[in-house]
Amino acid sequence: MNETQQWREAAAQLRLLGHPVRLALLDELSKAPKCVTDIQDLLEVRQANVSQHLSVLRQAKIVDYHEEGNQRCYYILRPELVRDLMRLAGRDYPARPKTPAQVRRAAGSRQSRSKPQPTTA
Amino acid sequence: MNETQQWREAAAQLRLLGHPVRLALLDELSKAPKCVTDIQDLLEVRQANVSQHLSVLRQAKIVDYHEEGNQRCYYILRPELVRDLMRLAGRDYPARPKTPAQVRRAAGSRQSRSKPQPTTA
DNA sequence: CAGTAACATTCCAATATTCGAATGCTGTAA
DNA sequence: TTACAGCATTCGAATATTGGAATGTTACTG
Repeated sequence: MNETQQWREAAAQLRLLGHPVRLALLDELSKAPKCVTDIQDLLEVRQANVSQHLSVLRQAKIVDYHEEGNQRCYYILRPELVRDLMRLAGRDYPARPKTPAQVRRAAGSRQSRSKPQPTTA
Repeated sequence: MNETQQWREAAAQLRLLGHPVRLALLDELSKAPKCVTDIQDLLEVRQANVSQHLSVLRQAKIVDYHEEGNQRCYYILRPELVRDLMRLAGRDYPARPKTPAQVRRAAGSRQSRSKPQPTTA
């Protein structure tokens, strides 16, 4: 599998996770497993929509559930992933501006046009 | 600022980052600052498109650049963010299936319908 | 000055995502 | 069986994202 494909998949994962309701959902499930109507009440989202989001997360193997009589008890299937995700989302990463000189030094002797690579090469 | 807004912003960030070209771009810039045509050659993406993606990343304060005569030398403005992002993207998080009993225990005494919250409440 | 390399931006059509509405299914209670 | 709670799924319209094509700007070179 080439790099491009790796990036594709990683990007798809990130897009999956990049939805406010999905994040809130994962946050709630991180605290404890819950069924759909629990979530429906906690976040203010319609039942069908909660189901839709859970379905997406389940297909992505991020959550799973067990049937508990009438209801389905959803839980986080990959806790470490969600933990790291939440850290990333929660943390405030500072900007580290570089001076032109610093950028120049870090660039090494790259920079320059050589062969006009015909896209397919 | 309420939780909802926090999730909104975090989600927007994740969606920003959830694009294969943008990830590849950040990966390349992680190694060393580069100008647009360098990137255009490394990844096989048209110049205008590279510029478009860089523009998005710049507005999100994830990269910045310095003008170097003719060209613009882009660099990562928030290295820690990109580092953590790459780890998240690269790492393989294992599934941790739970048994029904485990889920039940973890659920505490949640589960149950009480007030049919009229969406707007 | 003209020519060109490096880069940005605007416009737009194709594609993808999102969510409400409607409907279906399965347990459970009466 | 009927009724209802809990949940999923399908459809469709609104919205957002994407990337090519065209074009503009700003060095630099001669």
